[in-house]
Amino acid sequence: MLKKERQEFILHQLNLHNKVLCADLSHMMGVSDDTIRRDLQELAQEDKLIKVHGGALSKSFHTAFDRKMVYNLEDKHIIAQKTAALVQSGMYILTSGGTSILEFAKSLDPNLNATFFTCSLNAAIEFAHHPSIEVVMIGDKVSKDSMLTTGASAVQTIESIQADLCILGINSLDTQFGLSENDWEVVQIKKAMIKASKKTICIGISEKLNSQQKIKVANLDEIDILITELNPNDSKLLPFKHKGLTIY
Amino acid sequence: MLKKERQEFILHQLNLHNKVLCADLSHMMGVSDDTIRRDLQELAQEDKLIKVHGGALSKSFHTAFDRKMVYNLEDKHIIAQKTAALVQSGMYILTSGGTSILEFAKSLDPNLNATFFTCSLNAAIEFAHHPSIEVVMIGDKVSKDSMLTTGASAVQTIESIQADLCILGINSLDTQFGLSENDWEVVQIKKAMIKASKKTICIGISEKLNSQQKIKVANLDEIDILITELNPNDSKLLPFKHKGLTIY
DNA sequence: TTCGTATTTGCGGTTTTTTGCCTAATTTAA
DNA sequence: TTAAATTAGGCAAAAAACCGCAAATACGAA
Repeated sequence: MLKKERQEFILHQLNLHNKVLCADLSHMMGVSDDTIRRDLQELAQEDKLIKVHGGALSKSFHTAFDRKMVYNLEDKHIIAQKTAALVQSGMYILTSGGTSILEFAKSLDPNLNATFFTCSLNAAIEFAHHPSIEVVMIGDKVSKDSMLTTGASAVQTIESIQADLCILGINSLDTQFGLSENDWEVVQIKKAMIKASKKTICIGISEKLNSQQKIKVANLDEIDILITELNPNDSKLLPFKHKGLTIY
Repeated sequence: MLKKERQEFILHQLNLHNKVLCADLSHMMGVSDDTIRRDLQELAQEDKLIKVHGGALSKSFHTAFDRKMVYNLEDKHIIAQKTAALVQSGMYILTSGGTSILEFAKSLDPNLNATFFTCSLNAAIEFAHHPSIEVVMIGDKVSKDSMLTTGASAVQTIESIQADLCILGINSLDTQFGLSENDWEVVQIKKAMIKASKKTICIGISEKLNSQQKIKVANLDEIDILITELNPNDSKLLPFKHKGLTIY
């Protein structure tokens, strides 16, 4: 097998799997580790891949990830717009915290006339910047990790509300396990919010889909609408659509 | 799994959930805690994340809501220091909002162990940054001008507290008219706070002395301690000393 | 083809990197 | 305060990388 052939093969493998191991390649092609290492070194010099200890990584994979970080804001903006379109004047709305919710708060129509209830300090501040909506902060002990108020009093307050909408930021959403979180207190709050609302909307970037955390907040059938940055017909959303969720 | 892959994965998780735990990561990727810890350490050195005990935090999330405003910073710093010296562990403390209070929150001894109740969203966030104190947000409608929660429910909550201290930022303080404010709702809150506390401390820069606003919050005899940036013996403070206030 | 040269490859020995485990010290939570 | 969890630092084993060299191979020219 020629050197050129080998290198083509390596790049091909890299395209397929996004990563290759020295040991694997040498075994597959029946050459020594040193040869593979030298190949990888050359290809790295030609900027065709990223050499790492033990093998190499696809370049596109790495850069795509970096770009994604920048795009995340763009994604959240899309989500915020879609969500804002569902809110109508006169509504009473319960919301959690999180970056998606904050972005949503910034995207609301300045003429909107609604009442927002929230346990998130940051969200309350963001909503309060809006000229006409009314903001009610739900009080209780402040959880330092999440900057949310949590506790029995907060839950009780939420229970005394009859809201039209509940808008929750997704931490993890899974077709089987449903909506889940890692913080027990926060889970209690979110559960109460869902119960106190006629409709529940979950918003978040698609990467949070198909992941689980320790504690379940709600089954999928308790959630009415799912909003991500993806096109509603995207194949990744199909399993959720089949479970009865409305996708935007 | 390659080291680089692991680190990418960690950053990805961080991007998704804003926080990661060593234990979770090591479990997810099937490597030892030590390895994860070393990864986090490296990434922290590269400024990609914030390492904390037990895991790491997303950089963007944590730095997004940090500090910004500085007016009479020097003066407010002096006030904050004097005020912080009066707080002891175990105390229950009611506070209003305002820049002086925020500065005070930053000046608290990291080992202090007290419970703070507040109606101010910004103050609650600032207090929550402290490692050991407990923060209770008093909920109600958010007043947009002041970023305070106000209303009957908040007043009622305050009435159910027996606090050791009440620390109020001064808006206007006058030897004759006492402590005054312009916002009816805020006044109700502050009145309730004073009533619910054994001692009341007013803090603010001396410029706010000898001025009046529309609505009275409290007479001078309801206030125990006055803290400004001035030396306690400053002549400007004499009239207040004569009225029976303790000056710091 | 055959030869000479340049390149490529494999190998042994050494160095570096990575990882897991151990213990002691620190931090956290109750 | 105590008990549990987390971390730091040292150590050792395994894997990978590096280095130099000699053998093998490719390639062009005679």
